Amino acid sequence: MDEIVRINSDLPPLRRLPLAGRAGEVYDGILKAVLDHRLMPGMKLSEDEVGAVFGVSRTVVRAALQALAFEGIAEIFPNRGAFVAKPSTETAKQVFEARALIEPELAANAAGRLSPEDLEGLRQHIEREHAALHAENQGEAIALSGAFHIRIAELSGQAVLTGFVRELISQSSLIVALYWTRRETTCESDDHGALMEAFSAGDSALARSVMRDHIERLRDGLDLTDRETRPVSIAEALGRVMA
Amino acid sequence: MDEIVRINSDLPPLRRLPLAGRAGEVYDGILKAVLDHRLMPGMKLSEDEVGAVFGVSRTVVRAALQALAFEGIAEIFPNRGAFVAKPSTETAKQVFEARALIEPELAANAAGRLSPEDLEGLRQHIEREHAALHAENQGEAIALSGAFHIRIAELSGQAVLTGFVRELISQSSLIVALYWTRRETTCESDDHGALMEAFSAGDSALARSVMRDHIERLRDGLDLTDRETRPVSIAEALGRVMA
DNA sequence: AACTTCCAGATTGTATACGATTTGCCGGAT
DNA sequence: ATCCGGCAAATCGTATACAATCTGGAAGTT
Repeated sequence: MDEIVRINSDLPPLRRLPLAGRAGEVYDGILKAVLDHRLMPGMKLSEDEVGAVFGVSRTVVRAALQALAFEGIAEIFPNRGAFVAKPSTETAKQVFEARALIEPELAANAAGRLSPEDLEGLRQHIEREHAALHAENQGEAIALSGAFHIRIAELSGQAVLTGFVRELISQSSLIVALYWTRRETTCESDDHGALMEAFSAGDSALARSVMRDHIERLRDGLDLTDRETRPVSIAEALGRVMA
Repeated sequence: MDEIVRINSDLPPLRRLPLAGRAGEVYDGILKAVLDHRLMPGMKLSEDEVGAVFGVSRTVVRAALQALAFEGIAEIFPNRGAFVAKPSTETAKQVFEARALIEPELAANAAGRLSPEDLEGLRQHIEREHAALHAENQGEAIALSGAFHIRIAELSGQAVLTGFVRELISQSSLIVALYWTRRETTCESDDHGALMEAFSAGDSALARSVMRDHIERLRDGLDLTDRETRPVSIAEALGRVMA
């Protein structure tokens, strides 16, 4: 309770839009808990309970939950309540397909327009990633890795696509929580470092291909076999039972 | 007042997530008004006023406005209120860049997996587009055109990217309201028909390139010169005055 | 006359109360 | 024992009331 959850303020925000008043704090708190894997996929987010935790009324909680739902972090079922999203393996595949389509393009665009300060900032960011890895701080490492991708998107100057990347990164954290296999724990293989080289050289084509390979490697670290595909609709569920 | 605004129920939904209770109606009503160009960019969406129109309380209106904000249809300024979004020329460019990146890929994916029923549905859709064009029903034509793009995205089977396309299509309607030049009113040049041919042939590569050209043509029908770039931040505005 | 201060109106932010819907249990009927 | 109906608890949906904040103008000062 007295452990203050600190979010490094120099990291790019995961939230796309400003939320009125305290709703932003609730949003950040829940998101942080999800990314830290303290709130696991499928857990119920009762409005009363959340409100009690943050000391706000259900009105505020509902705004925060709606915002989380829009970014795919929570799922809201009318008259049933909100739950931490539990992306299916199919959704997981699609999230990484989307990333593989969008992020290489943004990396290529960024490569041509980075200032020396931008490059230095990215270098320092990678330093912190390495520090977190050596400290075996898994949660921090994942958060920093996501932030790196968002930073690159921001530096591409394409705000619209950057918004999509934010959403995809958040969902990726949920997906990692569900499907990550530690098999190749050193899988990081310094892909981010390789990206830095492309950026330093201002080589757009190289940045694009390095990013594409990187995202494929990330996806290959997941176990996306169809074992637990939940039915997405009542009709589908009934159809399966009847058949 | 007694003019019932009918939304063709067989069109794919523009909304990505279910909204609880009456909030969905408010959302649809406002969105429809925006797409019909009855609510123009920049207009204020007062909570009391909207609530009075739809006969609901501000609680419901706020949920709808927040949802609209998340899809870029409205902008909410804390303690100031909500307004119909007014995308800058820069945002407009980025929206079409995003569409040029995502939609050709989805069209290519769709091309390989369309059933005869899917093809027939698309054909009928194009019929309706032609009918709307001949009836000089500009609003309907634009709505149908957007729905066509969403339908293709849906048929690609990539739900995640389809969500992004929905958002981009809605924003495109705002952009058209702001920047469309009727210069080449027959610009439609049956691009959608050309897409149908690619789909019928199951030619993914062709579908991709036709879609890319189509979106470029759409963008070229806009006047995105920087004439009225509003300052996006107070700092920027002050900087301009001081300089 | 121009500027500043302050107050009234309007509008948003939040809490709370009440109604509607769902869920799960319990008891009775078959 | 199983199944069905119904009641009670919990939870969400909505309205309303009140607090906080912003806006615009009027009054007062220089």
